[in-house]
Amino acid sequence: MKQHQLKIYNTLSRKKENFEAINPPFVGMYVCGPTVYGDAHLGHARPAVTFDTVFRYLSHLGYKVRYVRNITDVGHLTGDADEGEDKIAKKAKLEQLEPMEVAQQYTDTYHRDMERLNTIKPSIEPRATGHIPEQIALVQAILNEGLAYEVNGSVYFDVLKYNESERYGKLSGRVLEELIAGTRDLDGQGEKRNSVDFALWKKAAAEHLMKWDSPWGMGFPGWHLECTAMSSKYLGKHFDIHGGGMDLMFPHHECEIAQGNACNHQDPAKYWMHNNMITINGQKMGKSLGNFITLQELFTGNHKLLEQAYSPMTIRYFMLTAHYRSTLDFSNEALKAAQKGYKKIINGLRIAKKLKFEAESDTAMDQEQIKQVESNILSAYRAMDDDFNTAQAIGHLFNLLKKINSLYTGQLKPAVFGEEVFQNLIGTYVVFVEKILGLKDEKPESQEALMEVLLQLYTEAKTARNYQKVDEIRAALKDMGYVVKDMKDKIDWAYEE
RNA sequence: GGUCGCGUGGCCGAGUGGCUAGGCAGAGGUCUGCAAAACCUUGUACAGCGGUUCGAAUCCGCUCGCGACCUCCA
Repeated sequence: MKQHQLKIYNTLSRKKENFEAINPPFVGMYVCGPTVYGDAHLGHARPAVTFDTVFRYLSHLGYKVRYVRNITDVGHLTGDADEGEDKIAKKAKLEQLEPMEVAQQYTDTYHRDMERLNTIKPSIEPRATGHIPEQIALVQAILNEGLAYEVNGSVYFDVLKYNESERYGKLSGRVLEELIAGTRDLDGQGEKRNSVDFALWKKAAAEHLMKWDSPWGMGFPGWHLECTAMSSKYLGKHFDIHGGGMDLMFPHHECEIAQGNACNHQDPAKYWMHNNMITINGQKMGKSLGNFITLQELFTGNHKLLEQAYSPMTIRYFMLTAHYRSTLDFSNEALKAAQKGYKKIINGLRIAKKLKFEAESDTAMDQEQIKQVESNILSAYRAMDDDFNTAQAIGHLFNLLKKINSLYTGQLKPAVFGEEVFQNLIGTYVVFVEKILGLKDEKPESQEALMEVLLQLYTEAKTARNYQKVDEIRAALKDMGYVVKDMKDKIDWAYEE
């Protein structure tokens, strides 16, 4: 990590900052996870893939990262504060299930889908319902600071009072006066002293399914509390990175900052990272808009907007070809292009792993080739160092891939690079694809052996000049998505792009 | 309405004061029994109008268009 000056765009300062770990080589990273009341969709995949890549790259640089991502299994309220209904409880009623049954079911499908996207499991994946005592203690602490008040069994955060010493809105750029002016007309704020105050603890109605005992009676934790409780428990009062979707910036993360400052007198995180949204036909994908596509639908192609199925790795690659702070627009055309690009990368991976250096005394080193390779390797790392620019890094990887393919077809001899550069070329490509970008070959291991047998038959038919047979084998393999590659000195296969 | 962001070639998508992004699609070539793959070459670009500058797609201003947040959301 010495030769890398990693830069991270910090939402707090609105600019790229040099990354300096608070307590190197350790890094604490907290990412807002899903509320488990429905199948995971494209929008869940974006932060998962983004921060998986951050996790992977930091680890690659040598940092010891503790990656915490929560599971929200107490539903945030669906409606306005007072009449609000718990999302998970609502789903449970609809499906006639125990709330925890609903949470478990969707936690499982979330895990399944995230695994298919080849995301590494977080170091700790805490659940909100498993941290009720911690959340109650937090409410108590904020009450003790005089920054919250109890009304009728509910506890609210006193934003106006907090704003006397700290600036509420510094993350999202909100100005408190304007927020107050903007919400005045909503009315029905009931127990809250001010419309901008938010719930730390809510009194539960008799029919409410998920509720716990507390010093203020039976109730459930407020919308933003769990993240503060769990991040401070596992990462401390001040940790390195807090991540999540841009839509969580306000009010969720703003409230987390307020809660953290209220009881710990410091900002919870040093760097705030926000991934941008996925759009469909230029519009944000969202549950409330009803235009979301679940990952399962994507993987199976079973959705009216989809012309075909797209594999998990195609989705992952697709997301990595855009910078995480840019919106990424979904379309069949873009995904099909991504599928081809992904397969090209993976074909290159297979090839790279097979290439061996061969010294040749009559082949001179080619300084121009060496320069190109070294420059591309450096650029790929620079791109990652520059706020995790995977899109740009992939561009450089394709340039490296050209060299690898040329080595493979014999158009370039390994000796022109010299052994060191050759190994660096192969090594960098493999490390980037597998370790940093987290892309893998989706076909099973047994495939290699199988293909060897088939290519043996193909070779025999060809030696016998039985071209009818040759064409048959080739056509059959093509139907299964493979192409046979006849070359001067060997026969191999590749995925059809 | 308030706040913020975006507008790049046929499509996607990086870049952001002078140096080829890249992928997909298109064209030409090499290789090949044929084909595919691979490799090489190649075209169309920075919404519009002003300004700053030796030089701007990149900085500033205005106009137009689009989006996000302000309410649960990844």
